[in-house]
Amino acid sequence: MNQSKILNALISDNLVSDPNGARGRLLKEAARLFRDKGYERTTVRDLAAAVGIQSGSLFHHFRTKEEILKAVMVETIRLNTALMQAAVDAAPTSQDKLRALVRAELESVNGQTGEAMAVLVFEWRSLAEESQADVLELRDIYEKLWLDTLEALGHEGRLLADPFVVRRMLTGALSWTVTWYRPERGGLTLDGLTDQTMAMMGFAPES
Amino acid sequence: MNQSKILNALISDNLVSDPNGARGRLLKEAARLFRDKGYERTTVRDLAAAVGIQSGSLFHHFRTKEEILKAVMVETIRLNTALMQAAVDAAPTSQDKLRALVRAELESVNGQTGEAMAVLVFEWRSLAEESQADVLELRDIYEKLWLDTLEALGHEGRLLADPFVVRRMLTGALSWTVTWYRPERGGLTLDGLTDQTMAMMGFAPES
DNA sequence: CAATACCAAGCAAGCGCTTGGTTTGTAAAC
DNA sequence: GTTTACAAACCAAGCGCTTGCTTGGTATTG
Repeated sequence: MNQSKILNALISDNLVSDPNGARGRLLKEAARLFRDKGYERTTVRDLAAAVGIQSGSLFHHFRTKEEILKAVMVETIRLNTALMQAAVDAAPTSQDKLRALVRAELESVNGQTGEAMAVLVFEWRSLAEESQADVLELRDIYEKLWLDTLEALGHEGRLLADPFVVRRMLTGALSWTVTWYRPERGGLTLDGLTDQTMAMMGFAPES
Repeated sequence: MNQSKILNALISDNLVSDPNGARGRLLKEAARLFRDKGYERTTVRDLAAAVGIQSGSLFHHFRTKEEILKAVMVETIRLNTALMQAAVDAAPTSQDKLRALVRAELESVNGQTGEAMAVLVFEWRSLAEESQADVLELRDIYEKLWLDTLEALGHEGRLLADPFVVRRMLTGALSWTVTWYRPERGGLTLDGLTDQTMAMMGFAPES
């Protein structure tokens, strides 16, 4: 199951908006604006202008500005959870699963959903507390994939530190790549960066 | 040279505000508020109320709200650069220096200057571009300490990945601890967390 | 002919910051 | 050792602007 198949499946289940539809286009622009200027500095007028409508018209699609932020986060997690699940399922060994997870997270942070992932990290506090709880629940599924894989490696004696700590460290390290990794100008590809990440934890390039 | 000696030296050189003075107290409260609610959501009325004055009175100490944010960042970097320098100087081997840097950064992120460090990470975009350049310049000194140490380890063949990449990964991983590390309720001490970080990179607990 | 998507206009509230004047701390002048 | 001088610190009030969101009405679509 490739990436666009997964995306299409989520779209037909109404779990993620079609990026070609009005709602999907707005969410994409919103993610970009929220990442570039921050949620608070982005006005509803900015959002409306980005998709070529009047600011008041936004409120036919979303009840509040915060609902837009929440939608960006929720749909991003849904998509990435599905992608990660597929990546894990396709990998045979624990080490391969870990590599697949690292690679998938780097891709989600630096690829198509990069803007939205950055929003997830940096605009967390702008989300109302009730919404935070909803999003956290979704995030748990996602995190379980990581912990299961890391614990398996731990039992095999292949992990150099505590699985829980390793996951937290990786979350920070991989998210932070969004602030410095520029594939277009450095020689480092996403695969190269994945290799570096694995090597740093003592995993040789080949399984 | 211990920590409070370093702090006092910086205060007499007017590089850092005395935390007992009016300016220092405001900066401390500002860091806390900026971390808890974000820069944009923190109003000048909030800031003033936190130190018990009227909002207008703030502008006798700072020309703009943004100047407060910048001051929080600048003073924090100055203090932490000095602390890191001392930590590196006191360590004999490259591995000890790395451990000292990890330990110092964890302390700056989770200790006294924790609020301000979180602001440095999460409120970066709220700083005007000219101010960003000034702060970046200060940050370079700080970063050079890390890169020198990591490159030395690289030449010794003790580092499992590229020094530059390792530093970026560590920046993310260590900063991120602020979102989850709670020494009061977990059994993990700062030293324990430092050990875990080093172990994860293949460095055994004792030199 | 209904439902959906949108526009034009604007409201109420909150924002950063200014203004003009008062209090407080300090130190020289008598 | 009281008086005078003056700057720094602060208050009370509010200005001008931007903000998220509402309202009432008009196209557009199936």
